[in-house]
Amino acid sequence: MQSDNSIIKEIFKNLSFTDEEIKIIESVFHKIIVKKGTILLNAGDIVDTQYYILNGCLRTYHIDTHGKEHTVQFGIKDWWISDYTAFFSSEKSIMTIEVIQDATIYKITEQDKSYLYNQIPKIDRFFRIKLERAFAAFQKRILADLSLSAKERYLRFINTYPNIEKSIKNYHIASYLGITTESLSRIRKEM
Amino acid sequence: MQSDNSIIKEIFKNLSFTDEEIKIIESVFHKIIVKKGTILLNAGDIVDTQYYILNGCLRTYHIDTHGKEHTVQFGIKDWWISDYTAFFSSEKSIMTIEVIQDATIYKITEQDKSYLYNQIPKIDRFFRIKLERAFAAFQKRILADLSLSAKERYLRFINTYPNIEKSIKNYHIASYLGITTESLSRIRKEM
DNA sequence: CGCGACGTTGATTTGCCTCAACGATTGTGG
DNA sequence: CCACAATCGTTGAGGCAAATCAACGTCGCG
Repeated sequence: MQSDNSIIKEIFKNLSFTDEEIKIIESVFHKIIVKKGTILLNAGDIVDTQYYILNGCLRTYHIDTHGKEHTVQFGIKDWWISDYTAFFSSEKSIMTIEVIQDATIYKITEQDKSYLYNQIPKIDRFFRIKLERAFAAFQKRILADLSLSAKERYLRFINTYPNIEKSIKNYHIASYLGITTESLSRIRKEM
Repeated sequence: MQSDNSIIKEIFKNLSFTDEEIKIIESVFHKIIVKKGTILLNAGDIVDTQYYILNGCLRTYHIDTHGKEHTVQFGIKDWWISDYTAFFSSEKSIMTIEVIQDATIYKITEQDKSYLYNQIPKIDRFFRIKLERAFAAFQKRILADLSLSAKERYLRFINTYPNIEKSIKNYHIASYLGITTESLSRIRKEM
């Protein structure tokens, strides 16, 4: 257990806490290092954990009725990842969360998160603001999916995730863009 | 100005407030009735207001570089509507918010909302939870756009918005589904 | 080195779009 | 309240972007 306040510096930048609050925070977040290929959440599992990404890369994907993978989200530095869809319908996940580049993450259970909200009300605000940003990002994504061609979506992707583009698999990008690997290959060729 | 606490009962169900807090809330929300066809926010405008829908129906759409409309969201009873994308990039809206069925709404400016957050911290939690739901809805929408055919997306739409389907225009639905009115017409025919 | 995973290329198919024309419905002024 | 126009929805013919299916390079790792 780290007692160097690193979690405070890493996750809750710009916020200040009492010693008592820091103790609470350190007791509910757990820092773990995960290897490429690790599955943090499997479709069908109970969703009871959220993840904060310090470094590395995760992806959240869904397998549809035809067996095809669809990447809903890449998780990079400073993003929170979970399957929110599960919270308000069933409790079972329809998503899989996979580590695609070795990562350092903080995990917290839903139960501990509720506890945290109740003990330190300012955490509500912190997550409200995080959610506003994530919401905006998704609103943009929907717009892009509706209005752009495959090639335009790829260009937008490169812009949105400039650093991960080289280090992740072709078919991860394709499944994020909603196209096949073959199509992505052809798009790249003509550039 | 209503002094019957109706806003508390309507928006902030399940929460309790002091008389002082109620006064603050009533001072920042404004209830208005808007007619079908009204534009609440125009693309290019400064985004400084959010809307809560008591009844009626709004839609948020974007016009792309080819002049085509894309409906990002329908706003129905108990939803909050705004252009979040604008908050974190430019302050100018890229969306238009249009009333498509006579509606009763509450409006609040961003400035007043900040004031409200500071005066009544539990409001942070209220909106955090609202955002979690909205986020989950968008996560599902992205999945649907990625994995379903036009016909399947239409069926999902009917399920998601069972009541508004009859009262809104064909081309609104088509622009939400990401297809043309002609395609939607053909999909309906074969059902 | 050799095998499996990943990426590319080609031929063909298909779902949806485009363009065009024609019904149906709605709203409005006389 | 009807007539007519404008808006909205439907239908058909043809085209295109991306999918599918199949085969073949290429890269990285045990």
